[in-house]
Amino acid sequence: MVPKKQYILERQAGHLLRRAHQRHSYIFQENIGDPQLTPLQFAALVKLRDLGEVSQNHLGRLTAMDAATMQGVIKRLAVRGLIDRRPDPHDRRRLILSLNKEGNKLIEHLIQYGGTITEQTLEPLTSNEQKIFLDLLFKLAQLNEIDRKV
Amino acid sequence: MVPKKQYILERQAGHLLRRAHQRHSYIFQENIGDPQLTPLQFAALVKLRDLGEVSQNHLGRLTAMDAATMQGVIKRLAVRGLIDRRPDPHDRRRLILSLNKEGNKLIEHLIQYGGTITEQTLEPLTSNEQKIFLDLLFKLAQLNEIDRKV
DNA sequence: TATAGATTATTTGTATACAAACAAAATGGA
DNA sequence: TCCATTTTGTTTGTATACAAATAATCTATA
Repeated sequence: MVPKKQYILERQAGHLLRRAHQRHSYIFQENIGDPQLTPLQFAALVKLRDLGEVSQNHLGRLTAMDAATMQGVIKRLAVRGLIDRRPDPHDRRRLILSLNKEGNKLIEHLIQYGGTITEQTLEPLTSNEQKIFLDLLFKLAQLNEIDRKV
Repeated sequence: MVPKKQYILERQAGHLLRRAHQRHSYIFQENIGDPQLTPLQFAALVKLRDLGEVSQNHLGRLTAMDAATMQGVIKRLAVRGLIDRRPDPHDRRRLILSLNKEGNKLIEHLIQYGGTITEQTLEPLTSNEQKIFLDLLFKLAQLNEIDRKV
């Protein structure tokens, strides 16, 4: 008798990605040092620090958030007084985002913990395994194919 | 002058895990064949298929959902008429869950696509890389440490 | 240049995620 | 056996995720 081909949930890429991401979120929350700041808010601040000024949708593409999600994230950052929003004079549909003084101060202080968080996330792997894993994960996320249009 | 130590968002484990998971969710949705069924609902059905009867919280631990999330997932599966819920006579706090006829039929039909979804998710990697990646991801998700108490 | 089509931001609705608080019930130790 | 502690399931509130619809605006092209 032919045994039913088995499907083991714990060996599926999607399930493992979800659980690894859950674990990372926990580590982030424990180490970011600002209980109010979420991973997405942190990512948005980091990108604004890198780029200075960007439109809302553009920032969304750079951080992999769709427009609706971006809307909420940016609103909360603005309410917290970390970013400025001004209309683009050359394109009245656009909203130009930038860090204000508070936002800049906060991200300059917190960005050091970003490295710690990645280290702790990868801690179950050896140094060599970490390199391999990040390379493969990078391929799997297909960042090369997303955001070709910037 | 010492350059500021750089923090590249696209090389952080958390960001990449999130994006890889996003990509997987898209692949799941495109290939599961049932537009209404979500990855978590699928996972719950798979585990019920494996185990027969489980309490709600227990199933939550096995699928990595907290009690509040589980509550919503199970409610939607029950509303769709895929699972039965009955009180545990030995522990009146517990709700015993099981697939009903419909649920069993559905998961037996859809589980074949689970393998396809994992394959497509891992498709950017070579066969050898896929093995390595899954092993490392398994370590990183630390499934060994979660659910020690079943 | 007139307009069809695309882009930007917003809103609504559904589904995770998870903290926190709660009631009901079970458990374990004094 | 009594009761402090734990466990189970529910509810509320906040924050992603994303589809779908919409209004305002821009762009490309016939």
